[in-house]
Amino acid sequence: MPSSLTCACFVNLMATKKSTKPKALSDSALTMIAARFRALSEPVRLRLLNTLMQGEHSVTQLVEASGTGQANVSKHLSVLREAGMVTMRREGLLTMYSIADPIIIQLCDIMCAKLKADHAEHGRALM
Amino acid sequence: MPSSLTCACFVNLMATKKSTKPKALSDSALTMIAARFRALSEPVRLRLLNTLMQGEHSVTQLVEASGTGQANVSKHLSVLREAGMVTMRREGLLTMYSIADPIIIQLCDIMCAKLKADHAEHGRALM
DNA sequence: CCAGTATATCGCCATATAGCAATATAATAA
DNA sequence: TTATTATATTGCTATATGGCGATATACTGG
Repeated sequence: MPSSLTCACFVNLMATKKSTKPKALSDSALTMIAARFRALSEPVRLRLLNTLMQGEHSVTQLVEASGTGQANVSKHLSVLREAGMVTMRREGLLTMYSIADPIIIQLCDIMCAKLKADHAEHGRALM
Repeated sequence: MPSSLTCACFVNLMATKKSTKPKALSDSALTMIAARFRALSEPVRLRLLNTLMQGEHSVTQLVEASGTGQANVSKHLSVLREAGMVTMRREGLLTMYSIADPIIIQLCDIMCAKLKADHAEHGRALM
């Protein structure tokens, strides 16, 4: 059995010794990783995460911050929850959501920095 | 003008002093970030990136490694190229692709590590 | 119990996209 | 020129998904 996910999956950048050999991942592992990225591939969901970075919020608060309808927010939160990006807890009538793992913030921050770098190198500032 | 993308976009994890305030991002910034993540949200594209981590490959080599047809691989490579994840150069008849920015590898690696961590904490090993 | 608030789910529609076969384009060789 | 190989593009179909309105469910208070 190929134990294809031994921490350094694509390339081990976490290790102190730099760059272990890149690993060939199984199709099922790639499918699961793709699903995680897909959860981050929607502007409304990124807005929800961006709001949750300030701390726990109720669904109603998130609806107000997101600029879309309650049904959509609820669906998007389900997607984020199934992807392990947010957690929820009931508090009376309210359902409070929060970020499940700060690594999510790091992922978004890296992508955002790359976006900015690409724009800076190409032509002008981002906005 | 809100200069909403001043390097620390979601939360500044790059800075030496830890965690600046989370920033509210503009809709257009979120849309662009979402598009980047969407490029990573497909198993075939992750397979292509995973293969390219071993170095430059031609399209034909990538077709063989990917297990799907040439037309799809070409289309997926276009998506990755438009998202700034790969670069290409012509070499005679061949078009050679390579990873544009090692930060992509880091992103995939982080997501892969999170996937493994979630599985470990929940039930069993990943595969 | 009923009423009200908060959230989740359902049904529908429109759009996006992955896969595939066929074709078009590009580069090399004869 | 024609032939061949490598890659890109087009047209099509099927599926997935986001947005919306309506409804269902869950909790609290009277």
